[in-house]
Amino acid sequence: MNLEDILFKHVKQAVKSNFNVELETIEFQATRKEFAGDITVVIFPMLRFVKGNPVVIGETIGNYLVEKVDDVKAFNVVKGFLNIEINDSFYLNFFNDVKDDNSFGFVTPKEGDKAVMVEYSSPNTNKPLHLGHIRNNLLGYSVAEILKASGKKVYKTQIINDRGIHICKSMLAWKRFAPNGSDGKKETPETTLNPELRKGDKLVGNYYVKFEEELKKQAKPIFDNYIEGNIAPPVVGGHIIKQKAELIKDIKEIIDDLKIKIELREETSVYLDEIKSKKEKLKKEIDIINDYARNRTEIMSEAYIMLRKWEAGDKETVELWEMMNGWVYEGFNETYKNLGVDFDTLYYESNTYLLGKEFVAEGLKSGVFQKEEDGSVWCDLTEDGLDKKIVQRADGTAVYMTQDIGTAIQRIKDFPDVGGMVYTVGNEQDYHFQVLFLILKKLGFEWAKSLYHLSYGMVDLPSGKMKSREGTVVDADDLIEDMAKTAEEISEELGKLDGYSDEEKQELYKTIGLGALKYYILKVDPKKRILFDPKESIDFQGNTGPFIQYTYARIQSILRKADVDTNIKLNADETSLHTKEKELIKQIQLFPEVVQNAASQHSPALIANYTYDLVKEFNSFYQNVSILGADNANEKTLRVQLSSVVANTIKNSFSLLGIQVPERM
RNA sequence: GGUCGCGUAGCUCAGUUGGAUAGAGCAUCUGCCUUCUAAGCAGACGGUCACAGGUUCGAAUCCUGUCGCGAUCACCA
Repeated sequence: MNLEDILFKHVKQAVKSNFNVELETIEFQATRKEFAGDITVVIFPMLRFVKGNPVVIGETIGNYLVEKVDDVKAFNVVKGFLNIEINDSFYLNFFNDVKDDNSFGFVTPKEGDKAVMVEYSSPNTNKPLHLGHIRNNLLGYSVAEILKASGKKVYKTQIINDRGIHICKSMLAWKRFAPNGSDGKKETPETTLNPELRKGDKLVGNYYVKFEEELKKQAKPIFDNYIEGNIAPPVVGGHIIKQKAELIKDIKEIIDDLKIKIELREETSVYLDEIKSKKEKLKKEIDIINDYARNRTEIMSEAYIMLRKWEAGDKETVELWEMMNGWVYEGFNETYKNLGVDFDTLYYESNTYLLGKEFVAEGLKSGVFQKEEDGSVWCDLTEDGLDKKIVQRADGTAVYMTQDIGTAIQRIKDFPDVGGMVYTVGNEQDYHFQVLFLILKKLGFEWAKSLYHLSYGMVDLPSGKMKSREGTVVDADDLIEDMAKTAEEISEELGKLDGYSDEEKQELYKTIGLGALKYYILKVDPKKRILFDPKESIDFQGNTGPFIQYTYARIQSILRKADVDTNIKLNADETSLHTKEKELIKQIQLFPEVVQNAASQHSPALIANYTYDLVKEFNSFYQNVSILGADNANEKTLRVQLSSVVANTIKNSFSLLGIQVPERM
């Protein structure tokens, strides 16, 4: 029974017998460091039921507790706060109970409980993984591990976006531009003469870039022709787009106006906003023209022809598609392995994109969906405060939403014990998932109420969004490697690894580098966006992964040297605790609750922050009291045991973040 | 423009269901390696919790409005 539960009963009784009031809730909080005490009862909320001076009420309850509760040693009242001091024996008893439990804080799933399916990664197969995918993978993996630790059965999965126009672009570019490899045939990851393309996803991504380059080249004259007025303007989105002459006139007007304002020394800030909005409109117009031009190119039409061939099952196209996707999977698997993430089951879009149509038909019958005159099917969500959403095209083909409806249902069919799902997808798709979940509810699926969109903020660079077209993406493999390299530099400088083989060292550098990267990303609340500056490398000091790993390694060093029997259970009534020792036990005590909170909030950040607090507490202990040089055998035993439990808790909580801990560093 | 999210120290972030004087790290400055690993510890400096109202005994936290940043509003995914 935890402390709050014990005190709850007694505080309640104290209030009842002294004031004749039945309290429903009592507010507890950890006592602030500057006051004496371990746990605090906040008196203010009681004042609604118990009339009187909060200090007097606090003292009355305090006296009652000291008299009736063994674990309560003393109390003091400050304003409306009743600070309670707890006997050391309470903490020692707790410690003795859990010190040998290697999975303290973790809950094993009960037989028959519903499982959770966690989806993450879900990349397109036309280019390598980048920093954005890293955040996605780390979050998804970690949340899956946290859910497991909280007592849920978990399936990790992803839906691989292996079909569509994007992969056709890579395929077409490879067919057209691939040079011959070492065997005289078109290059493959095995035969390529370019060492950077030996990883399959890199090679396929390379042709995606090649496609975009060619597309740009072909689109330019079309764009120019149009904007110069040589070709009749298209009507896009119901309005005729302005041509160059008009655009120039617009820009001139803006500039002239601004000049006048400056000459008149008028306040220009309001005016700047106006310019900004005009500029945005202009940019939009140009984008539309650009899209128009891109879709008129020969190479783009060719890509669409290829897509139609694929959909028709054309043998040659499908074979090429299978081959190139195969290269990508090999590359991805390498990255996943390096990153330390895994999956229990995989879904491929090429298998699922047609699913869902039968449920559209069913939804039509039950009135959840409506058919328009042109044959397209919609879901009207205006009553729920949302828009109308298309679920099937006029030509009867599936859209993204159709597919997601089908995939969700398919997953429950494949894994009947699944009672809920977590989708790890960026916050740009918030609306999509809001709609998807609502539709599934309307279709009447019981599990639809247990769907969760693990929405996370984008990883931005100082220059803004990562854009593959502009070459500003931070490649996942490169980043992982760079982190290990930084770890190596720092380790070499510190030179503490005598006796380690080169292999062991490399392994360690990887552990530390990845630890830094993973912690850096996971300690931030998922829904916040992350600004990543590639020029400023990730820290290895302070609130970082390596700092925590370092603490773990230091403890291991102590445990190697300590010659104490850790199985001994110290007599709780005959042992007194140093403040630092007590604080450490309190911190350990929190762990199970933190795991549960992290699970219910789907937040690895809570685990990261907890671990940091624990480690800070330990380091303070480590630096202020001597562990191996303790005054007597009992003290030494306790301190070594404490260190061991802290190390184990670090290891366990870091495992929830997918971070490994080193024996030395 | 509608909807959603975010706004806390120079920078990066914590801040549990509203509770005491808003906390860490980085950066800057002071001390501490003859003792268990200094990737550390102890301390200093640094705040109009975007702004304005409201609810409350009590608001960074809840409500309303304003401003700023981002996302989204496709028969794309």
